[in-house]
Amino acid sequence: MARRPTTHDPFNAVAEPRRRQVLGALGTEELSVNELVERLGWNQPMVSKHLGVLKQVGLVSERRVGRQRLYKVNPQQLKPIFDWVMPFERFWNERFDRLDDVLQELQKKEKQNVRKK
Amino acid sequence: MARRPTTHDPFNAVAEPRRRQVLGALGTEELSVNELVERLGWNQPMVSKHLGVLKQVGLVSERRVGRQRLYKVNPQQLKPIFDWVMPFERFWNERFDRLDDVLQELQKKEKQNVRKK
DNA sequence: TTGACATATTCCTATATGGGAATATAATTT
DNA sequence: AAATTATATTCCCATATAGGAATATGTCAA
Repeated sequence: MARRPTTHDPFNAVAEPRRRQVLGALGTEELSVNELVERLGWNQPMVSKHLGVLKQVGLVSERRVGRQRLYKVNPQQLKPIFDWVMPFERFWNERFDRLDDVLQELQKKEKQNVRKK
Repeated sequence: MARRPTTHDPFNAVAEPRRRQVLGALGTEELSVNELVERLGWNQPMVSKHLGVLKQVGLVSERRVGRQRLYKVNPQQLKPIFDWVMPFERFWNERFDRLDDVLQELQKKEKQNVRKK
């Protein structure tokens, strides 16, 4: 086998930096290809190709209006990525570092002891 | 150009499902290669190769003990992924859907009106 | 119908992959 | 030193890129 296609899942689609830029440029707006071309400063085929990949994975939706095609982000397709990476957050977030956990545990036990007395 | 190397950044390293499995299998533990081989049920070279990629991107650290090599996850390297995907969370999380925002805005304005009276 | 505009597609190539199989390296024990 | 254990590396190949350049498709206007 080789590397999985970029269209295989959101993880692979989003591994390409330019594709993340496209999603970022779109944001919550609905933009035409040319508007994206302007904002990103790339040539038109390049934008269209990356949009094509994103569309295949379902990360964007397309709506045809006249000769334009309006694209928008489908954020729920990013949920698998969020769900996978989320559990790791506690390990760099200082609010949840180990010391904190230990201290909270100690405080709990302390309160229990107080009650017993 | 071709696709960026899997060792280019965490996004590309983690695009491979098996690599996510390795990180998941490690979790918060520090495991030897053979322990990973057992837990994952893959052949040893396969585990070593994926660990090699993960090490190059800094997603895991290696510690040599005798003839063993103990690997552990470096969670902070996943932060860029979390930071990129996090802003999108509000769009699939119903607590922050548009209706909610509109209602909150209306409530704010209502309170202001009340004060004016 | 003929342009003009908006977007997609095709052709090309250098480059990197993941997995299998075999083998190499390193550290420990006998 | 030789055998054993733990892990890494090399060689192989089918496959899929991303980008550049050129071109095709589709839609509207005069």
